[in-house]
Amino acid sequence: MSLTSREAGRRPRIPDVTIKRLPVYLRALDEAGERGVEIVSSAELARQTGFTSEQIRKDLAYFGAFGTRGVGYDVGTLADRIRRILGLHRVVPAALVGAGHLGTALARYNLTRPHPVRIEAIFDVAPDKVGTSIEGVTVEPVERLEETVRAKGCRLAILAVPAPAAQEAAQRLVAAGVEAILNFAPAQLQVPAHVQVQHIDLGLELESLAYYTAGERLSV
Amino acid sequence: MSLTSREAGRRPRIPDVTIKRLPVYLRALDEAGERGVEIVSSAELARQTGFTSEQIRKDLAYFGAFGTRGVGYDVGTLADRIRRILGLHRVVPAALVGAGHLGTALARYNLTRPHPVRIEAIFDVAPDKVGTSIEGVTVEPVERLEETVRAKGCRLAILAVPAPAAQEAAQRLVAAGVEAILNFAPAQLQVPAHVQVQHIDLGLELESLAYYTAGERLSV
DNA sequence: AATTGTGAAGCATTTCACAGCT
DNA sequence: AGCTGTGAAATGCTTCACAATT
Repeated sequence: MSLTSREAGRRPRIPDVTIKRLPVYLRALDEAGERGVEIVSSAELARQTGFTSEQIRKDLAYFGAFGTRGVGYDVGTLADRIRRILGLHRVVPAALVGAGHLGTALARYNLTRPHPVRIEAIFDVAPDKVGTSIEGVTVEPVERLEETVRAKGCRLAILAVPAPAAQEAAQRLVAAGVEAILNFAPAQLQVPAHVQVQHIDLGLELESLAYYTAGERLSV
Repeated sequence: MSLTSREAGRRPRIPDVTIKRLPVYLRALDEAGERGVEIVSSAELARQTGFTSEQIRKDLAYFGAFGTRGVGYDVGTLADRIRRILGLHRVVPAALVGAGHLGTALARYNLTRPHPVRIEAIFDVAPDKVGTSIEGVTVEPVERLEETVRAKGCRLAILAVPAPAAQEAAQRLVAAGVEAILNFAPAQLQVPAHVQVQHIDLGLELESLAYYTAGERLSV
């Protein structure tokens, strides 16, 4: 599971692990900015994020030289750069498929902390869900998926449907132009190579964590 | 983010990535078993899980030689072995802190597919939540956390509280004997080295996925 | 004096390739 | 004849260490 790095290389081929750390740096920078800090060193960012300062400098170096030697990084400038790299300088419309407990929680979570990724379309099969509104977004029947996803320009989607429904939903999302999927369904998705899938499977997470609680473990 | 591999080495030091793949193998084996399959090859498991057959054989080899050359793996035996390695051959009691939307979704999810990891204690600060019941488990006030976690022997916990409450909750869980935490709060937890933390941050996931939707991305 | 940016070294994980069993 | 188990090679990522720069 986890990010499947595609062969189809982006520019200089940036590791997926680097991409996953950028939002952490961004959050740290925003927090520093809110505290009125204007310049940070990689050492300071390291303290805030838990990564090493070398790693932070290496990650940033993939995209250019943003700092000033002997000084550090300008908080606002670096935050802007990272935001642009991630495409978060503008609103990112996202679609949510599945308005069950988890889907609803995700939609609400999204609202809680202001976020450039906005859930602007929600779909469900259940007739009693369709037409209701979650945080201001009306739940539509899945029949309208392609049309609405295309119309709203969603290229990112969250999949929170039961496992048996996951593959079909993924296919339809991809057909409608989605390029990245956050999948909560306990199912392996078959998608074209250009589509990035991040799989979060609560069952798998709990099962692997159980290993670390098993204590004195003698030879199997 | 992600699993922090501890220096404090377990036996021959097994990579965290391997531990994270074991539940995937287990699920594939269980599915094969339900289909009546009795013997599988690593190539067959590879097809089902999306990993390579070499990787599967290497992962399993960390724990012993479970297969038969020229034949493959006995589905039932291998599943049992993996279950034991992960500690899933018995019920694993888990505690859930935070009975908000997400926490409730997690508790319900847990019930949906029968699972050795069982949420047996739920805590919340909100007085209107305390005393209610989620899937048969009564929500208790956080004041009772240490006592109940200890009494039920929970060594695994799920944290679904707001960020500002996360660190204190983690500390109390650890003090009560918890050794592994699945953390959904957007906060970095400070825990002793022997405690394994898996951090799932929906905001960070969406932000990193946004990168892959940004399309033609010229030099930053 | 401090801190970035970066080649080179060091590790960790994956893939290769094949000897060893059944 | 087929498939596992595993050293060795390859790859990918992190850490080191220091020259470059302010």
